[in-house]
Amino acid sequence: MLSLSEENYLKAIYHLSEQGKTNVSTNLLAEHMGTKAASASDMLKKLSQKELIDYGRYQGANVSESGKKMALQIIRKHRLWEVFLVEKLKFNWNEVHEVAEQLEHIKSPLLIKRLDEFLNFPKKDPHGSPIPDEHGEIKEKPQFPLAEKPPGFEGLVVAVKDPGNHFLEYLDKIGIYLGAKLKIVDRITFDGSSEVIIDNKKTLFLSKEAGANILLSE
Amino acid sequence: MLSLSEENYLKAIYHLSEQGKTNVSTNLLAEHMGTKAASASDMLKKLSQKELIDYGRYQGANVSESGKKMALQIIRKHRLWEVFLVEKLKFNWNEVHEVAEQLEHIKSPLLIKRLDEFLNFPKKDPHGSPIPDEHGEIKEKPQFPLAEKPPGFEGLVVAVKDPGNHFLEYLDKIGIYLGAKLKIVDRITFDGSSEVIIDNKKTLFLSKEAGANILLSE
DNA sequence: TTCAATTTTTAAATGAATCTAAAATTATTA
DNA sequence: TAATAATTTTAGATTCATTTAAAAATTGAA
Repeated sequence: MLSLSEENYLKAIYHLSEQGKTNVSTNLLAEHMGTKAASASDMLKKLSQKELIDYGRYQGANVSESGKKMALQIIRKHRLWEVFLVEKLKFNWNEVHEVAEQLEHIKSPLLIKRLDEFLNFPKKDPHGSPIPDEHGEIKEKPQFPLAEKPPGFEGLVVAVKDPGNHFLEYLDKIGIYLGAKLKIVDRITFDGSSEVIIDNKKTLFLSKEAGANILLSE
Repeated sequence: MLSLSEENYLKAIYHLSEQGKTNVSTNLLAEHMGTKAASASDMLKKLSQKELIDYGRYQGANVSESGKKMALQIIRKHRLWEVFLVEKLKFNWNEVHEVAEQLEHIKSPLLIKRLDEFLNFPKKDPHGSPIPDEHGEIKEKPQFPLAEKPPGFEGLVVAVKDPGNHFLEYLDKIGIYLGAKLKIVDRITFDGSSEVIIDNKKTLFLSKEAGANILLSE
């Protein structure tokens, strides 16, 4: 059984790996966790001993098969709770993260099984991220950052890459939501920003950064 | 902000006080918590420093006003989660305790406010115990242990005093549930057991111990 | 390709929460 | 009421997650 800290570090390593990073570094991990390199280094040793990560001194870490499975179970719980908070308790999609960070550590397989049933087996969390099944499997359609698609491309807003940093409040404010139909009208060479139309109605200009953080699928 | 341990010890002191015990002793507390007297003694000092209990060396502890308020908030959360588990997630009333022990420590006032709304402001948990309101107020009708009422008394089963030790499974097995109508037919002098009739139908014999653990109201 | 900068690890401390063992206090009973 | 028993506290260790500071390893740049 993993401790709270072990679960959080393991999840962080998994998320950082998913973001392309291979061999997650001690410093990056520490930064992500809001701790110091020494703490991260200790934890890497511990997780390595439990064979949840592949790690060698000075070489960075990658989740092992069993570590990945464990991380995905925590993520599954996190995302199911987020669905619960939004759909049943009327939380806004930008209010759920911290509470779900706590709820994801509750230990009870029956609870998660029943919660999943109660929510009618959702496949996506409120930010559009896929919910792994009880075996850690994720199935989803290919998704592309808006910024990588050319003018003329039309698709649905299916997720945001990183929901942090008040990005969701910003989307709320400008009227972008999950499931919105979005057409790319133009790409501004000057700054990489995009002109888009939402639901065939409203024209918006999105910065390069915003475009990189909004995921579309056809 | 209290730590997990502090919350659990405080709750235990409150519960023991409620059970008549005044000046909760170090040993009793340790036993209740599954720890050793030395640990309980340390914690008493800490809670006393935070003025959540009144405590003097060798004199036992009682919750202070602010400690009581805090304990009741934890109990409120525990019981609301129990209602959720039974009413929404179809848990049996004997399966909820351990999960609620974890859920009660989630820190989010908004979560509890919304959960309370979602459950339609329940007044009792699945074992019939009253749910304190957001100010820590408890309102309920007087309740009596079955064993203290004489033959002839009729009332409703409204709660169990201590849901531990497989008592709930036992009640399920013999057909006693919350809200059942119960009439005391006879008291057996020999062993203090009671002959009762449930819902004007089924006759049962309950041990002295069972009778002390079942609470009735008129 | 060597040496300086950066990153990572190790070592030594700290604060919780726990334990065992011993000392102090209170309670009991002969 | 004085000795013994029981309870409670203190003292000293242990484990976990963290820190700071110093040492070791890696990287990269002149």
